[in-house]
Amino acid sequence: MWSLYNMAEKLPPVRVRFAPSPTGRTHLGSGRTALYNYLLARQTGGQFILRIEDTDQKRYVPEAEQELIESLRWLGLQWDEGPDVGGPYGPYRQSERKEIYLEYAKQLIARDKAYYCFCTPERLARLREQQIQNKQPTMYDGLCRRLTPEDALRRIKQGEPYVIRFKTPKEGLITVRDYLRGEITVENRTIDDYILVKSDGWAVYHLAAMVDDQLMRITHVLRSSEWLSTFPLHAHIIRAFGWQEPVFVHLSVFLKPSGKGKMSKRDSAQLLQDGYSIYIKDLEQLGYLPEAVVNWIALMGWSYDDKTEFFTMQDLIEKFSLDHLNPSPAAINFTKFDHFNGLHIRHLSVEDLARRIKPFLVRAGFEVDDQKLLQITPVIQERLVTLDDAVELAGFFFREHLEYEPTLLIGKDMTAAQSLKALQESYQLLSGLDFNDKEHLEAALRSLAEQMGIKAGQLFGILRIAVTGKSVSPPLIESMIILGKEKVMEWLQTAIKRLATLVQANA
RNA sequence: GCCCCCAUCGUCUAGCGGCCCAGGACAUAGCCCUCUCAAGGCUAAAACACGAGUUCGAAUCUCGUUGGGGGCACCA
Repeated sequence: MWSLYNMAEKLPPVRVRFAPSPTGRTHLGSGRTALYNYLLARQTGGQFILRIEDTDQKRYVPEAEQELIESLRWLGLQWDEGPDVGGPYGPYRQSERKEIYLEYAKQLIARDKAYYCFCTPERLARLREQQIQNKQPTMYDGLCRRLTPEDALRRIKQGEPYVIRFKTPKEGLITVRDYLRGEITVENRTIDDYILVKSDGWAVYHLAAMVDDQLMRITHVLRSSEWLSTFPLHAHIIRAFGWQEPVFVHLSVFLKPSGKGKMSKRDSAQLLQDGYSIYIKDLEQLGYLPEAVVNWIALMGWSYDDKTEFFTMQDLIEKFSLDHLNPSPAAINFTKFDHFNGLHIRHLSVEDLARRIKPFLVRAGFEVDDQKLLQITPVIQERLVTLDDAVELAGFFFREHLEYEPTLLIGKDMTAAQSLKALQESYQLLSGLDFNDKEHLEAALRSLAEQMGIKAGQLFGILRIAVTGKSVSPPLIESMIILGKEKVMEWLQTAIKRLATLVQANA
């Protein structure tokens, strides 16, 4: 792999594409493939193309394309050419290119590189069954390969259904080059006579993608490594046309967190229970930042050096390189995702973060005042892992009443009566203080604790429950200032009543 | 079953023949800071799958074994 090294230090402008099929939801693996393509295009000043591979009408899911576009845009990827933005090499939806593929398939037949096949699905099923029984590889047996062109044409005229198959050489070897793995050589006899055009007249991936990549002047193909096994076939098809092959880069697959296999539907459901999802569209709702998603997936299969891990999209555009791609499969690590999300949340400006938190607060039913939110945001910023944590962490700022277990008002290593006294003394003290001076407020409360012979932590703990309703909260003094004197005094009063009731009941 | 790919701490990874009794990050544990929780700082534990070669020297090159992953459709 020596010779491959340092090759891409400065690449000329590339034309790359992301070519998904709208058959399901857009997940992290697709997101990463799209991202790497995008990065390479931006870095080299080339073009990033979105192409919809919808040649299979049976599996077509109408909502899938919309979700795909929304997911990619949310991540911050823009394409230069695509079904929605047009471009000089369109159309960019394969369902609008049916005739093109047919034309190229016929060209292959004319060159004796493909042939018509009239075998019925039933015969093929029987054949496969037999081969499995005999422990042979399941491949087409080449029956129609031996048909003369005249015979084939006659049968077509008679209205017999047919497919077009690739005439794979049956002897010799083929060597293909994957950018990450180097040369891969396989025996031609292990490559099937794959169907290029189905009986309904639609091309399958193997033909359509190769034709489009050629016609759209694609220079680099970054695709999932599940294509590795049909890669030699693809090279055969390209060479049969006499075209030049683009650079192929097969990206490693994502494994489930355990590292045991790909994500299944069941795994995805379980994941959602834990507040995670492999579907990009879900991540926004779950409180994740697109910046964090991009940073995280970029680093699954690619690395910059032995220490740098924080990357913005701009950083990635500058630093991404094909040479540091890792060919081995990677287990998805959501814990690290949380880490990146926190990192990017802390990296945001207060205004930006406030703007992103707001929808979560509103959805929780709070009436959110922007000025107040701007005050709250800094005290919760470094405590957020996901944006929706704001509801739990800052909810008390927006509530009219606090609900909590009155016994929580009893300070650590203190009696209920002592705690009640602390609350009452605090009320007295605070009622005479100005809530604008943080230092003074804190100093006053600390000296109160000292006078009462308790630790500041004990007093703060009691007050924390009284004014936030929780034992875990943003810093107490700041919280009180944001709440405002009026509300703090009211809630202290409430707390005193609640604790007094408790003390009386125990007496 | 057949074909292909991959193999460094639990996980993501650095490593491109001597810089490595293997570096970083997440997670874990401890300590510091501290009004709680975080954030931050410090420390600890934690890996070259195994076996043969090649070489003065191998995590790095070769072969084999084992393990893992992907594919074997008129899906993409």
